[in-house]
Amino acid sequence: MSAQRVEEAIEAIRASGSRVTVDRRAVVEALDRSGDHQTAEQVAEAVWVHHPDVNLATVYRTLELLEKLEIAFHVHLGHGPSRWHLADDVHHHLVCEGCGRVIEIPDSTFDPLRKRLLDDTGFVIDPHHFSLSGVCGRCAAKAGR
Amino acid sequence: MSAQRVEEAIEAIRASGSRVTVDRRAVVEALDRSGDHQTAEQVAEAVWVHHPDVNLATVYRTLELLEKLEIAFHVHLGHGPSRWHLADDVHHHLVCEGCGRVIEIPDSTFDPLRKRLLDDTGFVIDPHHFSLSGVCGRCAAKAGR
DNA sequence: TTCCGTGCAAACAATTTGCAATAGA
DNA sequence: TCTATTGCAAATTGTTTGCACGGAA
Repeated sequence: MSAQRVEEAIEAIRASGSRVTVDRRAVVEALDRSGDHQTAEQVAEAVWVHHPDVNLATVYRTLELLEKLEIAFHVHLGHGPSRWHLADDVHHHLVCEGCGRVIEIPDSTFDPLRKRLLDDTGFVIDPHHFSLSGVCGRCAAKAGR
Repeated sequence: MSAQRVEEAIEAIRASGSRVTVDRRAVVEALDRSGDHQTAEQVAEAVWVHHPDVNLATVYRTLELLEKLEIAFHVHLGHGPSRWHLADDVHHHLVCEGCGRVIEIPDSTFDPLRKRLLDDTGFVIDPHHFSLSGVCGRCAAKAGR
């Protein structure tokens, strides 16, 4: 979708002193194309659409590099494998333990909690890495009856 | 520490129609003894102190049973394996991505966020299953310099 | 006696790693 | 050229499962 953020990522790789390879570009493009919440396996599948010869281990290694460069991050949504996204898709996740639905919420929702925890404990939360679990309205209603 | 909560757990197993076995009692006692944040492997080690013949698979199966009966739960703290605790040790976790330190916070800290999310989205959060990650005061100070 | 629970070993899923071949800068 | 990157296959880690035996109810 955004050629620009792909180019920015590529530039960041180059700037870090790492090499810009066909495989790395393919992973960045796949992340850009396939949107949020993708597992490493799904990222690989998106890569394989255009570059069928990229090895799965290379996808893992590239994701690791991108995370070190703060270009991409992973989140834990419920059980199962990590989910990956580019850095500018910043939002948070509520995962329903009933139906598995994922609700996205804006970062600002965490501001009061963030302030409270900072004041109480000095801890600066970064809620990207983990999701919150619970029960969505629909499943709560179902359970309530 | 608490013989009482062990007995309550045993009673709940019996009440559910499951059998009360030596192995299951050993797992409950190990959880009770070894406190919070233990991996399945660590629970097994605690079991083996008094019952060296209990199989690791049995520990996993028992933890699964205890979770179904809401006697014990697992949380995801940072990367790595799940951590287990008995149900009445209810509190939440801040995991420092710098030093790995775990800070425990009371459930009530989440009340405003809980209300906000319930009002906005109908979602009832249960922050037990996942921790919050971030950077502790000490590491933040270190990074700030 | 009747199943449920267990040990054992193998299967599994997600991820990481060692090493030789290859390809960016 | 020279070293970082890759493919491949095997190792690792955490967890689950199938099956035959043994023990709780």
